[in-house]
Amino acid sequence: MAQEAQKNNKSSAAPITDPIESKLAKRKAMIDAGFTPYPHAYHRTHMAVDLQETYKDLAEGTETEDRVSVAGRVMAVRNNGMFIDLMDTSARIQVFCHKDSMSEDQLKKLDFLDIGDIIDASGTIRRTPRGELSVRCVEFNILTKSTLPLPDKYHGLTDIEQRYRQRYIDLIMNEDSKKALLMRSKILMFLRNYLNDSGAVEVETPVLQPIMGGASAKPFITHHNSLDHDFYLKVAAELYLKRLLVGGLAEHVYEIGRYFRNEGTSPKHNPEFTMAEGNKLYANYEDMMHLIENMVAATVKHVHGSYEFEFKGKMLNFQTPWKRMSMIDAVKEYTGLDFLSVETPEDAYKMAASKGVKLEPGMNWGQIVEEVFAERVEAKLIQPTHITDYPIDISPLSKIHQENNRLTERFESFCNGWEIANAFTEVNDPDYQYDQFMKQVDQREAGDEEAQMLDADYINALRIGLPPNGGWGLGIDRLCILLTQSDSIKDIICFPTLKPKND
RNA sequence: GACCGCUUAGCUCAGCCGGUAGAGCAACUGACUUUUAAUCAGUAGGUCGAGGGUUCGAAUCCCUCAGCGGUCACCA
Repeated sequence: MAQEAQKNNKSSAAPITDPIESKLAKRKAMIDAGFTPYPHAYHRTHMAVDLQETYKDLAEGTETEDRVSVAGRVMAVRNNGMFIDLMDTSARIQVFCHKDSMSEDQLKKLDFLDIGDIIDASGTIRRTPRGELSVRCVEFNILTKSTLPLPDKYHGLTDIEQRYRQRYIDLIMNEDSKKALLMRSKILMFLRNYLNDSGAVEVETPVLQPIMGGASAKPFITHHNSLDHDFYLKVAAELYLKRLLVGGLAEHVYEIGRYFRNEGTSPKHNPEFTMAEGNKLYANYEDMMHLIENMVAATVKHVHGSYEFEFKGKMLNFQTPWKRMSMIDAVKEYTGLDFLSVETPEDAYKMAASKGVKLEPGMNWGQIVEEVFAERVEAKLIQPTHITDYPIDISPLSKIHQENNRLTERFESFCNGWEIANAFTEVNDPDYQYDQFMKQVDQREAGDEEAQMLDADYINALRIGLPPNGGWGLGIDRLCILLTQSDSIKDIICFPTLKPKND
């Protein structure tokens, strides 16, 4: 009957050879034979990985009476449907459809089957003489009819654009994509557990912020209609986290969230990205160095079973304590220039120019030091390293350094030449903070789109009294790139930002 | 944003000095109750990213546009 339906369907024209037409015809034939291509009922008693584990010692050619049901996607069909490779979320298992084990009706249903369909299959466990663990199928059902073809079963999907645009196909075809994204989940869970176990409290701060604050960055701007006001998508959570410390919500608050910066993309930049940020009472940047390195090292150990692993041919060792170097010393070491020996921007400019570092006009001393650091040092910091004591000019939220009033108690952690963390002893003097904001406002008015804005309510919160505290931020995406051996941030974001195609 | 590169069948890829489109997988028909990238025989499938130009003739050369990738700039 089903075959008649199929014949009728194509009797009017030439044989259907288009893959999509063929699948649609099979779906129709199914319906005509009284089946639904998307039934409600299904059974599944076992995951493939559990069966592979349970029966790993089952000898070749052994039949059992053990009855199981599996379910998943058909990835390959061999020998007229006698051998079906089924893939569930855990693993693959072969389904053996032998005519001696199946009824006529069941065998006929094989005609409706395509690669890509979701099926369940019930039967007994055996290991074939060739060594493949299989379910000797008694009954199977198509649970979801697939009506678009899958990529080449051997080569998978290699077109990088299509892998990102159609991640669902990428995940079906490419085990590595799946592994990387699952690893990301594992990393996030570990970090949350680590922080929660240490007594930190996870909070959520607004994504829609009336004032851009907490970081120097170009924001996305959106509009709320009924409030008739523009909002900035969060570039940082910091100022809100510290408000919570003013309120005494907890000793240590943190957020793992999505941040938005309207800047260029690259293998390590996506317009929306994930950071962990936290603020801890009565901690300073020294404590933050311990927190960052212990947390990251524990994550590395959790994932790789060791503090050391190879990334793109380089061994990275996260064993604590990490190397520390002040920014001034780091610049001195790699360029021979001592920027503490010059006071004015003009002299700093001349010093940087003497080594051929390209600078924008109008930069202040701190910006020049940072530029020299970024251009000459950063890429060389392969092993995890804390670069400490950032210039005051580029650190408006960091408390002034106790030994040098041109510097602050701030550090950033680098690995593989990338910044992965940023932390400091937080400013809690409202007047000092106000002055720092106003310097940012001046820079903003001079055309620096990334300079920060005055957040008057935040100053108000500081006047109520912010206890001494340390703040930290950790770039989750970069950590994931490193831990998954990925080439690009897009590989560890399920749906990376792409320009829509207009065709 | 700038420069360089890529774009050919549903997927993976060939296609030389410009001469009119090829293979494997997937699909279809058939053979084999055998396999594991199953095999064998056959069939069908393409506005060569889009638009324009040069030419007797363009997938191929030139221009514009689009998407993606890489590098740089900005940044985490």
